[in-house]
Amino acid sequence: MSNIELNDKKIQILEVAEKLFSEKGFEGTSIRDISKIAKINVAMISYYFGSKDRLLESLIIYKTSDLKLKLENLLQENIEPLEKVNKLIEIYITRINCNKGIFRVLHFELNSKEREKSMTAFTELKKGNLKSVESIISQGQAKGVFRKDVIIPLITPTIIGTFFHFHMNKPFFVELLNLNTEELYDNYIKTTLKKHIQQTIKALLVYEN
Amino acid sequence: MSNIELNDKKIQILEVAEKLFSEKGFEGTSIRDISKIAKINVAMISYYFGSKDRLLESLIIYKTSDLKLKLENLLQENIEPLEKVNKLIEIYITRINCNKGIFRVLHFELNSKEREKSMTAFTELKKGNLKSVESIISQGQAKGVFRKDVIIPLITPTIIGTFFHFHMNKPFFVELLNLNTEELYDNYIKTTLKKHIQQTIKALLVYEN
Amino acid sequence: MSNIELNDKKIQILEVAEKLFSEKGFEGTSIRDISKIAKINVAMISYYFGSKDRLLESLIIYKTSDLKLKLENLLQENIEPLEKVNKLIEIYITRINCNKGIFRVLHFELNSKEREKSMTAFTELKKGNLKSVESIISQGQAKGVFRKDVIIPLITPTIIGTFFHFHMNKPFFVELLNLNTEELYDNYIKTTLKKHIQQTIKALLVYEN
Amino acid sequence: MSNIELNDKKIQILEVAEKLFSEKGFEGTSIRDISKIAKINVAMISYYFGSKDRLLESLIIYKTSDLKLKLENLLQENIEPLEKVNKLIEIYITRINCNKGIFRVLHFELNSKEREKSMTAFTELKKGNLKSVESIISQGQAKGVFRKDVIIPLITPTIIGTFFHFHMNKPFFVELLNLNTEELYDNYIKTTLKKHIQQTIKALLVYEN
DNA sequence: AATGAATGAGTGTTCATTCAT
DNA sequence: CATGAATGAACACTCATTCAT
Repeated sequence: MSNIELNDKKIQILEVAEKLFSEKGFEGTSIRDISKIAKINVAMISYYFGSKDRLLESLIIYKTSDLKLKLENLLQENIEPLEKVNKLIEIYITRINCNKGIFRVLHFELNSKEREKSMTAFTELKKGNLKSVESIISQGQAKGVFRKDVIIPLITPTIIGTFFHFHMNKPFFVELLNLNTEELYDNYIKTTLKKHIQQTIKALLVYEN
Repeated sequence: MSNIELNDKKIQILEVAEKLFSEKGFEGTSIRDISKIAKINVAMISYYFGSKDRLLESLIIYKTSDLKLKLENLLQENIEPLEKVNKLIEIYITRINCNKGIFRVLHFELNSKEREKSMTAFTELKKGNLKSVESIISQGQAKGVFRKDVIIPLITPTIIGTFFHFHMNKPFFVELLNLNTEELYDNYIKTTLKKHIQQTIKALLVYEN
Repeated sequence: MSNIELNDKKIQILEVAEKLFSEKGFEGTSIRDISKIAKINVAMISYYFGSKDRLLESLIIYKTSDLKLKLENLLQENIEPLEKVNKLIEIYITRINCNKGIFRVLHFELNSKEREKSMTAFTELKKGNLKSVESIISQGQAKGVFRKDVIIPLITPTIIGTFFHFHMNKPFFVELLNLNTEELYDNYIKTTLKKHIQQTIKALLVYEN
Repeated sequence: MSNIELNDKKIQILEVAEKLFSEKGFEGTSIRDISKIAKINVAMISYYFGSKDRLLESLIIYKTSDLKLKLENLLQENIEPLEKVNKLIEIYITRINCNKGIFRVLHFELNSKEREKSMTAFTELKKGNLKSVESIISQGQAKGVFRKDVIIPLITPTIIGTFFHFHMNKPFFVELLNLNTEELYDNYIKTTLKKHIQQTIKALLVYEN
């Protein structure tokens, strides 16, 4: 919240940082790389964000702040539980797909480091997400449309994990499925991959052995 | 393949490298860190493997060579398709869980770099895996026990992705599920998480809307 | 002399600068440190003084301008030569003890730099001091109470040097002599250290082999 | 003691470091300055000494290690107390005069910083010195040739302080006393200044009011 | 008159790698 | 065959200063 004052240059830096972090990792990206592409002075980054670490923190906060909002709105909607789950998946896919870069950094770099602050922000986000999922599934279970023996905290790993594993192996799937342009790739995510995840979660929630 | 002559010291270096890479990332690990823990000279690594980059390549080839074998054996077994799928998942879980370190590195570092050689080795591995999955599911579809509209190349992302997303967020789930010891964590993977994935894939493959 | 127009903010900066320079040295103090403590803008210092170097010059001129005074009065007093020497020592001790900070800076930073201007001011001060000492000792020699073979220009080094060496090794003597509070330390200087110096100079001036 | 293995290059670095530290202070000297003059790589300094701070530590240990020895030898000599004091002063003068550079750094930079280790090494040196002085003076007091009311811990400040104050004001005294060449200056220290200090301390120790 | 934004030069340090032995 | 010594390049970061307003 402290970094809410984001002027154009700060945003420009954050965008470049996201791109490079996602391409080359956090450690693999130097602030010189960032400053060169963002066409700003090296010192600007320390000046604006304090340090490279705090740049990452700001990036996380900047990029994750509205996901929370969308989920909260979803919870209020008056629709069938299954449809809610599908919409949840759609939000995840869309949102994360737009921020592939930062989410990649989040998952890979964050867990192995002692980045207290950004860690906390990210943990809170995850807790919020889990609560949303729990709430939606409980509704469905109460209505008798969802089975009761699903392990709720593992739903999100399946949704996001599927997406991520696909994305992390982008070159592999691009070749396998002939997704030669960025558009084709994005389309595949928004249609086929989304459908697959929705189908999977629906089956898991509804199917009775 | 050129690095197939692995003496004790090379193996020792590889083991240490895996540990450190998985803990601190590739960029976050210096060859001095490795040499210190492996109790060998700094120059040894460049001497043995040529460069830090080629050390990673060797590590990947060294660690992925036997997964292929296990899958091929599974295909030959004469058991029900569903059981085969469950066994496949078990192999994945077990195998990857044992090699959490290297798989983490694989997913992280590999895609963002231009590592032709190790990339190729890894791609071949993935192609093999996909073929195994295709083969097993086709059998089940032929027998009429699996539905026909599943998107087979996305099965593996769901299996491995679920596992990985769980593992990448280890600290979060450790806190959430009180998996305070390494044993509890590993047990949770081998029982509950495995069950969840098997349940998910089964539902996906069997359930008809 | 050009910086004689000292408004409140300039004085505030100079006071903070003296404190920090004496504590952490000139190089060890950043203008950001100064500006933070003095609660003024970083640019103010360059704006007011031109540069960090010129800030030091201004500081020296500001602090040494009133240092002269008291010795001239002492010379006029109609008291015994030995008492005059004791009073001289007392003035030195008191005066320098009050200005420990700037004196430390003066001795340390000044000689290694090419600060023509502030150097000159300081040299003039030292010449004046020497003249006073010469005058007092000559009186004593004329009266036959002081021996004639003392090297007068080395009297001041003994007086001030003893004090300074003690002060420069403050932590050592604080521990050795249990001068744990600032009051104890200051008291020791005003009583025991002063007595020691007076005793020393008296012996030097009076004792005949 | 840990840095006892000093090869030629290490010594070369230490010599250059001493020169520069004494000329421009510790903070005012960059390791690039040192490396340039010593004609070694910048990285060598970190490589050999670990850090700039530890370079200073090594320098201190390197330069002070034999002073201790000389003092210990002095204590064993079977000569008159007064002669011992004079020899002590001579050792100080000679020794410190040879290492003006490092001693300047020691007194100026060391006390204001948190250099635990070098601080400790230096404190031990000072304690040793004090013990030597105490021992010598006690002998003289026991023999009845030294008065008993001198404040022993303040003897060293007078000896070294006089020398230092003279040296710190070198330009002033060079002009005042026409010590235009380095030889004249050094000669003055070794003869007149030394004599002055010996005379002063003798008077202090022997003279009875 | 005063300042926040911005900068280039410089800081100490670490890096993977090379080389002489 | 193996290694300690050495290196140049790069690292994140801080510095005093300047500039537009």
